Amino acid sequence: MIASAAFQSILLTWYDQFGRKDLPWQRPRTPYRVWVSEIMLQQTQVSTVVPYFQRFMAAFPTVQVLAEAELDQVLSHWAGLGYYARARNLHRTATILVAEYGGKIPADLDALLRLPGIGRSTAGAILSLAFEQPAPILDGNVKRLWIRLHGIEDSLDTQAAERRLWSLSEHYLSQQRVADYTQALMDFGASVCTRARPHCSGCAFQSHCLAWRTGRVGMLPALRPRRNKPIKSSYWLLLCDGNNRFYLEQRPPIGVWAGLWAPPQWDSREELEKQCQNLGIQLENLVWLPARRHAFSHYLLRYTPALIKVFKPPSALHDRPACWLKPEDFPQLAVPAPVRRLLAELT
DNA sequence: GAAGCGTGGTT
DNA sequence: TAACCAAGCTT
Repeated sequence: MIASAAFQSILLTWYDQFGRKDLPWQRPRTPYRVWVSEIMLQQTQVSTVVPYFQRFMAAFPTVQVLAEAELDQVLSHWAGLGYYARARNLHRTATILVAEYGGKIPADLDALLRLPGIGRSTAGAILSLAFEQPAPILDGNVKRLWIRLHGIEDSLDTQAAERRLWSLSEHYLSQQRVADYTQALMDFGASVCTRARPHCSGCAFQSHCLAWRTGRVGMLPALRPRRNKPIKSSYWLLLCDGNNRFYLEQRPPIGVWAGLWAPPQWDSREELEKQCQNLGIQLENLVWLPARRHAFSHYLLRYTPALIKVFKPPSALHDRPACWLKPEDFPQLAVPAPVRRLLAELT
């Protein structure tokens, strides 16, 4: 297998020529910007993150501003990005940083790992990118690279594979040009050792790559075991008033879209219609729209909207905060992507 | 330790 | 189109 020093040297040479050096969080590359970008980039592609990062930095330019902001405001800037626990953890961590670390991000592995939302890989990225401290990362890009380079057949899900991959990240870790090395690893995985159609011809590691030498590049990484997603149904009541405003409730603090704003929802048509009758809404004015689908990471949602125009706002449908909002005002509020799309289409 | 947690791009 | 998965972490 390729020696660690040779690997680093080849990778850094590749990075100097082809690596990304002007992503928004790289200019300027401050610890705060690195931290926020790393959280946003968890399970999320670079092109998706860029505009969110720009808006987030404009709204919350420092740890202090973020710590003093309302959670609702932070969530509204996260709306559409998904995995909203990340935004809640970001806000919580900002308050911890101000209270316990003088508003600075600590350059210490154990301290970082104690902060909400920062795991081993994110801590490694922050240490290396922001502080030039040698620390391993293991994201999707790096896993794929190690798996191909070493011809690892194990399913990614197993703990044994996870341990082996981390040990490879430690084995190849560079002590020089630490930030460039970490960035290079991710860039290489994202642009050369890609999941589909990797660019093996011209790859500097081709002669060292076990997957290439054994003709298994297309088979690695191995497919994850298939898991059938359950299908859930829900029925959404779209109350629209004379001013084209929609009735939105804040969702409970636990579960999908926790703390975000969405129309009242029930598990069955009957429950929705019963609630409408209780509120004195004329069912004959209710228009059922075609069902739509939305894929969550762990289940498939089939949702059916029911639209009705009302002139007098009903009393609260659930025991939750609620408001009336025009779709053009959605940016002020944390509205999940499918809700935003649906209501925008109706106006 | 396994399940929960979003969304958009890609094939 | 349906499935896969991306700069993972928390409970």
